[in-house]
Amino acid sequence: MSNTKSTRDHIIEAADLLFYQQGYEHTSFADIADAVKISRGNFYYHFKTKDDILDAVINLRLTNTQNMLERWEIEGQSPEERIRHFIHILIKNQTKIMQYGCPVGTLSTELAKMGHHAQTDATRLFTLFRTWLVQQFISLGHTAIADELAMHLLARSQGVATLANAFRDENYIGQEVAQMNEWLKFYSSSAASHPQ
Amino acid sequence: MSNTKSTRDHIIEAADLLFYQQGYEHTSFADIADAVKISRGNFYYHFKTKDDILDAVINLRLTNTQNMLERWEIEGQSPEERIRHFIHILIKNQTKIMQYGCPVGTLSTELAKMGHHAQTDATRLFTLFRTWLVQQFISLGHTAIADELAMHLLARSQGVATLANAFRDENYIGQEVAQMNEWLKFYSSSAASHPQ
DNA sequence: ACTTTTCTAGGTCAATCGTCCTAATAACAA
DNA sequence: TTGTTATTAGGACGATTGACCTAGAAAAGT
Repeated sequence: MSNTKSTRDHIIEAADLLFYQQGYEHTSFADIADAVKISRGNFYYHFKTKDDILDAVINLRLTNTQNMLERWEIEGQSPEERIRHFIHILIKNQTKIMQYGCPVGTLSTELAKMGHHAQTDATRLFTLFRTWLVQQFISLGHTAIADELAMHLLARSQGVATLANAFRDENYIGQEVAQMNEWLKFYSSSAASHPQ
Repeated sequence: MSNTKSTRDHIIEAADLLFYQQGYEHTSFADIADAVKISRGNFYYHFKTKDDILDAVINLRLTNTQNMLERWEIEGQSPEERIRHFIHILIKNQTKIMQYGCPVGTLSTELAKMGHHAQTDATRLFTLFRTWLVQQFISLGHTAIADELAMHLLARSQGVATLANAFRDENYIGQEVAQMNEWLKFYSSSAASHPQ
């Protein structure tokens, strides 16, 4: 509760970054301890098991994502502009995405493949974006198909991230983002029941 | 070269399945040896390093994919029908995708995150689909944007697989496939230069 | 000052990892 | 047959893993 960042927070942040860059399983206690420059024993004082760190990292990401969505809610003048904020993460994080993929998707996929119980929690990150997008599409008047549109946009972002990571093409993300913006414009300037 | 399946082939097939279900790193020599019911020593006789098995698995997938694409080329009466074959892998492998995601995408992502040199080879699986799809779209008369369309379809499939794996929603894949078929129909029955 | 709690360092543990070796067996060639 | 190669089994290796323990330092409370 202190205002100065605690060792625990340092650990979570380092784990967050390493889990993203290297994957959860590929990251060891020693890796995180080295990054924070503390001993492994100290580490164990703060987190008894590796699952505990994972939970903490997921919770951190959930809060950060929640805050980001609230910021977009304030900054965006219209639903279209807010959704454009979402689309533009691909541009903003282009370099990282080409190196490591999407933080949400890659973690969810890895945990699912491991049969890890925390996969359910990781999916809540997707749900955060999903429900937020649904709200935006409802605001645009597409109440009946709001969830379909939200899932569609989520899927496209995921796919773009995966392919950008695989092919590492500098121009690809921009190209797809332009298409997504066109797609968004279509649903912003029209009534419901249009083809997707 | 013998017609009866060799131990080596059994190993590659078991590794192929386990890498898909559990991931490359999460799968150990012992796991594969248990699956084939041979000793680890025997295993090492056929593959000196874990990278060697990975290479063999990727090569197997490359050949299988190549064969599948050639089959589609013969079976499909029109380019549209051929592309529909591609889209319908999502339906055909629905159960597996919801459990383990897309074999191509998840392997590529994992290897990229590990910094594994075989990631380049894994991407060739994507390239196989990509160039095949490009050809189909060229046949449909969309020469100028054929690659964009191919990448777009690849990305959507990837995204759908990722979200289906995360949310495990029974109806979701079908819903997205229907939209993709609509999208395809649009590009099958029209000239070039249409919005995507 | 003294006690108690919080935090840190570093060593140890069993288990598992990829790798490697040797010996026994099977298949085959002469 | 006998000799040679191909294949298999199973153990052993050093390294690394997640987990655990203990002792001492630092901080906080009295």
